[in-house]
Amino acid sequence: MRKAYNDEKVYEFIRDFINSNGYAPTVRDICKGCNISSTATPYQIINRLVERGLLKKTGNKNRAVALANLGPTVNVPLIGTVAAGQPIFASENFEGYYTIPGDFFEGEDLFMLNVKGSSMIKIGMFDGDKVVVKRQQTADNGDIVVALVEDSATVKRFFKKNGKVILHPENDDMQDFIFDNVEILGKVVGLMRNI
Amino acid sequence: MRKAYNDEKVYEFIRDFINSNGYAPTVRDICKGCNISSTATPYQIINRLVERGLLKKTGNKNRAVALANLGPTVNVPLIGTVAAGQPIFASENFEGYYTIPGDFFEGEDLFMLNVKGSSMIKIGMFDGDKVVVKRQQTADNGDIVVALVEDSATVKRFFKKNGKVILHPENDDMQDFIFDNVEILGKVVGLMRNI
DNA sequence: ATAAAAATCAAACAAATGTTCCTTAATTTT
DNA sequence: AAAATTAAGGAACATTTGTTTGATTTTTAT
Repeated sequence: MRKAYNDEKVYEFIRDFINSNGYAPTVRDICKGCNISSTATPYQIINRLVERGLLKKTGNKNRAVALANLGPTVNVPLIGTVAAGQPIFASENFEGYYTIPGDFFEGEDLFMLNVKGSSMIKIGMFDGDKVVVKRQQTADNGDIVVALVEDSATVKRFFKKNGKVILHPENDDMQDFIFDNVEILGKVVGLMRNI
Repeated sequence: MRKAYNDEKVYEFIRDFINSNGYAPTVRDICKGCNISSTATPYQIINRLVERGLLKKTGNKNRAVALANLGPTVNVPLIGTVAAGQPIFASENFEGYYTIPGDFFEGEDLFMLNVKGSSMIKIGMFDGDKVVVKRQQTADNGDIVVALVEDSATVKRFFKKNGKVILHPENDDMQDFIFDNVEILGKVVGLMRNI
């Protein structure tokens, strides 16, 4: 087989361009970025990359080039510190969106939250981890939930027994919290950690 | 203040379009998707959304609309089961790309790997978790590494002592593995879990 | 070396797409 | 209810961008 001289360079350029800009480069952008002098060259290179399965292209549309083999994504707001007395989804708490795999963290209405403390250490949730939460007001027995306790969001295992709500820390050094009623913010469906 | 009748609908359309296609819709796509009959309308709506900080737009370029407040992303290959006798990065092992936050999981040359077994349970790595790994051939004492042992990738804590390599499981029920030499595939920098 | 194959170039062309201008309709304010 | 303000519609226009064609250069194979 024949060597495709510029194909790798162009692929990397397109990939990085998309990742940093959020949209694809034009053939002319590619010319500048890769020292190519004819627009016909990136045009043909893109076709080869599509054939190799590295890119996807939709018709003759402009900038309608996307990376292939890429799973779907979801943009999830990160809720930072929960200010006392503020509704949790107030814009004060919003710290930007994270793009995460949409097929890995499933659910409709997701948000992310920083984990504080070591109350869930037995099930591998550490201080500083970020949990992915599906927004919902109710929970089933045994669910890991985010609940609003004294104006602050906390992650615990949820039980309802004899009309009382039990928030159970997964940490042998800690006691259960028992309430008549508790506001549930959502159910934890995932976790991300930086090591 | 005055109500912007279609702005929310258009924003959601653009967001979902980008997330599922990988590129932005045109004003005409928006017309069809939101039952708008003039291309001038989405044009003006986009400008309002940019003003509100929900979208970013670059010049008058085509499809150069992107979601704002979005952190950078990286596309990371998921290496599935490591086949015996195969180079780990062989295409047989490749199971597609995950898009993950580029500012959360840092490093140049990342890949992802499924965690098997419970050898790292004490530091919160569970069977079924996916680790994010920075590709490198060496490691420092105490690093969590992915090493190739008997044609299979394993996650352990790395130590080098008296010329021997110690792979230390973070599980009190398991013994250290000691080798004269071990192939390091990378250093674990992050973790993702589905709950 | 020579021929064949493949990649690149250059320039014109065609299509896709964003923009403007003015009109009309809807909503809010007075 | 009238006036003011803002959103949306319609159509032409301008720009951006992808595509084609044929010549030219580079690489590979004979």
